[in-house]
Amino acid sequence: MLDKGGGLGQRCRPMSELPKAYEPQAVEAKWYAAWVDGNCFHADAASTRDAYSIVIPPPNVTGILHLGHVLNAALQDILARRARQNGKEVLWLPGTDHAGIATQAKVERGLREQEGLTRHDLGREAFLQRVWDFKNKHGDIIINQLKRLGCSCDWDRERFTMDAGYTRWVHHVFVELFKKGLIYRGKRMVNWCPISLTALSDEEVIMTAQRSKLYFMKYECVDAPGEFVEISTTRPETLMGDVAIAVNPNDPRYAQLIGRRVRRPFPAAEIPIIADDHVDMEFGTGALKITPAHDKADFEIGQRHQLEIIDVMTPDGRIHCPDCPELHGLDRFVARKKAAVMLEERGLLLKVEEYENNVGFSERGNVPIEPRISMQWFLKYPSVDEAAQAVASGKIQFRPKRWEKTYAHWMENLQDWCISRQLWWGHQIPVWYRKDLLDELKNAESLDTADHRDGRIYVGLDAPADAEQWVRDEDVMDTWFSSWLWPFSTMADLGESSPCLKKFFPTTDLVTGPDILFFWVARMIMASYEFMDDLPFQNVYFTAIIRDLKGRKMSKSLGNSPDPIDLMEKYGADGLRFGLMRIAPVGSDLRFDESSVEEGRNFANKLYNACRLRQMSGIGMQPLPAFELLRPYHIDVMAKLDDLSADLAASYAEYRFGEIAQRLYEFLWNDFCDKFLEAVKLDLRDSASEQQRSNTLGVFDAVMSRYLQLLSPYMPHVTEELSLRMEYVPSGAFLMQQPLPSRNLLENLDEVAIKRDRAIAASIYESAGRIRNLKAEYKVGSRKDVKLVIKGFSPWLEEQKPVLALLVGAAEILLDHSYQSPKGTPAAVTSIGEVYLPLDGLIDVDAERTRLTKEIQITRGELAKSEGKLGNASFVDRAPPEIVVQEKSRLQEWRDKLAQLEEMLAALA
RNA sequence: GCGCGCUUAGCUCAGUGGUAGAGCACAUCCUUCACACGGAUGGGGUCGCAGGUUCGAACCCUGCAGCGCGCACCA
Repeated sequence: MLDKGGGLGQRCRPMSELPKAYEPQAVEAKWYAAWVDGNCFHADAASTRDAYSIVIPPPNVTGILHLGHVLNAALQDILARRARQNGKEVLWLPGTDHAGIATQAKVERGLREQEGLTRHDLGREAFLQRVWDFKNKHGDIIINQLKRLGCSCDWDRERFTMDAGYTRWVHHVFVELFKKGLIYRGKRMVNWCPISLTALSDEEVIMTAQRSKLYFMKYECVDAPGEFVEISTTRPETLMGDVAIAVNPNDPRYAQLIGRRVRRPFPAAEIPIIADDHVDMEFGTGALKITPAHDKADFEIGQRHQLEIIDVMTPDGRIHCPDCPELHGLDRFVARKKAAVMLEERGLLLKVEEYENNVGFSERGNVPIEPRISMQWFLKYPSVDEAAQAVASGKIQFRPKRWEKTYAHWMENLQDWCISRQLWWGHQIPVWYRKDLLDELKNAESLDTADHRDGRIYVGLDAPADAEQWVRDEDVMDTWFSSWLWPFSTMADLGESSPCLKKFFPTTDLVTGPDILFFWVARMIMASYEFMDDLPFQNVYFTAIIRDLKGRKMSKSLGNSPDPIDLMEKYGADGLRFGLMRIAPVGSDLRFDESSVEEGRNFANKLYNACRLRQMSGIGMQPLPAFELLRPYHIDVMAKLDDLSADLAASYAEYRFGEIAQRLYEFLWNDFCDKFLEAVKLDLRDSASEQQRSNTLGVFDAVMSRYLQLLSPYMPHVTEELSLRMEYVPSGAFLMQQPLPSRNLLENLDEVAIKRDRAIAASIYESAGRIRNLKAEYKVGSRKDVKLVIKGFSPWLEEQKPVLALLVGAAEILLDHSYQSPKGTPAAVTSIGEVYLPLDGLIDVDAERTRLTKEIQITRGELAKSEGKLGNASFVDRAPPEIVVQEKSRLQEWRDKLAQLEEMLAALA
């Protein structure tokens, strides 16, 4: 199955031919193809294994991969791969979203720029064909990028939110909710995007703090010329739509004004002064102009007082007011300034203040949305109580947990969802109007199930039989109205009893960004309860939001968003994955820096080179030697590997991905390479005995083969490659398919011996550090020809002498309990005894005295701290016994060390 | 305005009551037959501030400050 005859996977390749640095690109491409060929990612709905499933948050079909996707996808891939290792039948279901506004806008822009045409020039059908062409041309890009990253999705089950089958589901859901009376049409104040020319949901409006101006102006009283009412507004350009002035009924300043009339300056009109509780007496002048057509609050006040609605704006945000020719046709922001000038000319403008307020922006075009009255379809959310309860009760777990509160708050304050969009790309609303009633229906105040029953409109999955008598609603649905069905509509066609759905729904985990908690997560929960009568997923893991080093969001316009493909070219997919995981916190923001990816690449290289060292001694898995033959370094590294396995299992259970990466990193770099490999290097030299060599190789293989498996979910390519080269997996098998071993390496072995050997190894490693430190202080850190003398040592040290010599770089180590050091000999107190570094010609008694004195001071300080603690009766009486015992042994250590140091100092005198 | 979160080494961040940690960056040394995408050593922190609880607080509680993010119809 795999190319073992050539390329990088070749076995028994001479060391000299292996590149010194790991080159991920070819390896990664090769393995991805091999996994796909080997059908490794396919989920078998008929399997008897326990199911593990996860649906991808579908990226925009014409989008390109950004770091947010990488983080999200890598997390899912890690979960999926780990689940496979745990023996689960894994479905990771991939797909893409049609992304109504975004995709249509892209195609429209292309049309405008290249052909100078609008979508209306083409007509609906021809335009949609263009969008489909565009989708077919670009839809694979992001999918291929996910493959480049190593995502183990079941590509046989890839879905698109506008698949025929998927569309059927969306229409079905619309029809059902309509029949239940939850969907209705009405004329409401909606968020209108003057660029996209469509309504938006409340969630699509981004509130942004704006520096704007507050205009103070005055209206003259009709019955008392020369008497004015002062008001303040941020939007003088909507003045032509004013139909009233409102004051608070409890405001004594204005009590005598209520019911009187004032003059609107242009176009001239008399408008009433009304009283409404909504008006804040503290704000501005305490009087508010009411423009029901252009402000949500004003609209509501207008409704309460049956005020006229005067719309003075076009859909694209220009003033429409023929009675006011100076402003008619102007853009709303141009008109704002002009209106202020006109007020000033009439002596009605009092002052203009700088003012900061929040303005709703459209995601598209980055322009302020316009509150606008329009005819739209709305949904009253279904299964709200069940959905809220599912999270509150813990049936669905959010991680981090704090998002549960945000969710609960949103669920308690649901507003009807505006689901219609004035676009062409999307799922067209399955509502037909009777042709002969068209005008009447178009302007009907509301439409609902009653109109369907009466036969005035038709709502159904398919067009009515006498289609020519009907006209279909031209609007499409909000993209999220299809996305919210994703966890189940991807698994089964409508009405189908699908084995896939049966096996894999509800899904296990969902990995997504907290920014779409309302858009997507909450709505999926409601849709699943409504249409599947079950929860959609058991756990939701909210990823961090990726920012740059300055804390800014990644964005194209800022140019601070690195292209993940470039990063993969430079550092490899494994490097990118690992680097990102290592800095991924459990939920807050993640500040991205390319250096972390570089670290990931370096880590892969470290691993590769550790294996290269092993390959110098040939390949082929060596058996683990008998326990009695193992040396402390062997036992130590095996015990640490066992600890690692346990720690990772615990961290996976809590979805602590950064911690897992950190542990994997520490083990390989610190424990395995810096300590173990350095300690056993002698066994791999030509001078070593065959027994020594095979023992150490056996331990290397036992530990490394398991380690590669543990690392595999994070760095699937390099681990697969190395497992093949080292022959750690049976021929033709894949590492990614091997179940995790059920037994630890040191399970059921002599615990006392293990403990003793680990202590010896720890002691050697710790002492080696102290000795290297001593050498560095005396500027012989790099010399290998130094001699050491150790006194006060344990009996086992004799056997470990060669290892210690290698670790510290010493030519000779003399063990001598009765050693009398020449005056000024550098020395250190270590856990293996007093270590002397006789340096002919370098001995400086004064320097050594100074150094020792300093160390004695430090030790005395620590000793005093410890004594102080133990001298405190309340500590001894009230602290837990084990803490007291620990403190006592610490005290003894300081005392011993101090005694030794003082002895050394005395010897100098 | 309400809610949530953050504040620990120059930077990015771990650290759920018991001697303050990692990576990067920095300094010195080392191109020794796995790795310079490397090795060794080192400097660097009154853990935002002020109180409290405790034998003991980076950690728990209260208040304050700064930053960030949600939610909200102050024009």
